[in-house]
Amino acid sequence: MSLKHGLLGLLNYGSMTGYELDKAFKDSLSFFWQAQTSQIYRELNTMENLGWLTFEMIYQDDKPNKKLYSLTKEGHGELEKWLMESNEKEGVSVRNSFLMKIFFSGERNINENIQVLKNYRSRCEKELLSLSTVNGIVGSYAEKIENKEKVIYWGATAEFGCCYYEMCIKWANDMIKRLEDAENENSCSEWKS
Amino acid sequence: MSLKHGLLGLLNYGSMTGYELDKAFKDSLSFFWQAQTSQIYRELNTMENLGWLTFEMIYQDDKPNKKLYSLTKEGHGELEKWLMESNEKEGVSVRNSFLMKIFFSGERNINENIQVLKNYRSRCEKELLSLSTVNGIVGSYAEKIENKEKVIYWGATAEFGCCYYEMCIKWANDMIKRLEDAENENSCSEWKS
DNA sequence: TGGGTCATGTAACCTGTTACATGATTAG
DNA sequence: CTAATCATGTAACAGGTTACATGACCCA
Repeated sequence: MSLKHGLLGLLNYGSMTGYELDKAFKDSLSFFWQAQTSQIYRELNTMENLGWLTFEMIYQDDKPNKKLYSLTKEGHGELEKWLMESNEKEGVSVRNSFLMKIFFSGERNINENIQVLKNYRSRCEKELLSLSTVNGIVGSYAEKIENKEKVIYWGATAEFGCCYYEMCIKWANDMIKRLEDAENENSCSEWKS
Repeated sequence: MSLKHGLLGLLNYGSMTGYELDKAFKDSLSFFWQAQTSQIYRELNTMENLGWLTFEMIYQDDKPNKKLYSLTKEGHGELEKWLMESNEKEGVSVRNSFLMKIFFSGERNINENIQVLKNYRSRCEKELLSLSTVNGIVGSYAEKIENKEKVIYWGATAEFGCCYYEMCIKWANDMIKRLEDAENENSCSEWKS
């Protein structure tokens, strides 16, 4: 249930509308959790029904009306509870459909696989670049907040991201080299025979 | 739709029953994709309705009856199609609820966070160990298969796993050190004042 | 006699994805 | 004039999780 708890965490920084939450989520949490706008609105409804949130309707003339959500005591308790609990698999299991394709890549020829890996590498490089801009966003949020210690933890998650993509790029490079070598050996032996 | 395609990939190695597929899945693909037994049976049904699979009922006296599934031409085509296509986000997006907790860890005190990270580190070390046993399993499957090239790709995914957990452990170590330093500074200044 | 293997599932529920809808205002 | 921003959603579907059910055989 991480989307719900992500929203609780953001609302703990201050009351926000669904629209603002959606943006805050995408600015800060989307590196390690993705959510559609429609899903965020749905979850806010559910969470209000659970008693974790209340909202104040704000009527506007020039713009659409909006709902300003705030944490209830129950919502805050739920956030604390979630932060304290931990389960064996949390954060260690990987779900990666690209690796599944690699697993079955014996079906494709080596040159195709080299292309696939090069494409993967360049997409990782792009993500790595876009993560460096996250630091700027984190900074702009940090100004709005009293407790400056939070920035340590925000930075830690961004750093995880950088380490991750660097590792992916290194792995892809090693694989590309290995496949290129295998390809050369093949063509050599073909040429010899 | 990676579960379906994982099952297609396994059946491409040879016909199997649901029970055998479940075990093969857990032995080989579960590092990067997890699936419940019940989900596998459900997906096999769906895939049969899609015309990707056929099954032969095998009646047994001493043991429960079973269904031996095989790829159809359509199923094989679907596997090929999936292997060839690629989308921008595939393999680069991360979904990690542990990182979300870290993000909000400003709510907890430093000592609690150090414990959480140490626990995470030891769980990663356990995964890293269990991945080394995967190599053995891969070897035992490799014997049953004609095309020995496949082992390169199987090995590549296992290696990704090792690199990943090593990176996680290194990241956790760095974080633990940083928090311990912060904690010491805090108690020093408290002691001085 | 109790637990593991063999072999299949159903049902209910929760979570995530995709596509669509509305309609005003403002900036380039 | 067109695209983006503001602000909310609904509906349908796909995919994943949890709990439960059956029943025989085999090994310690």
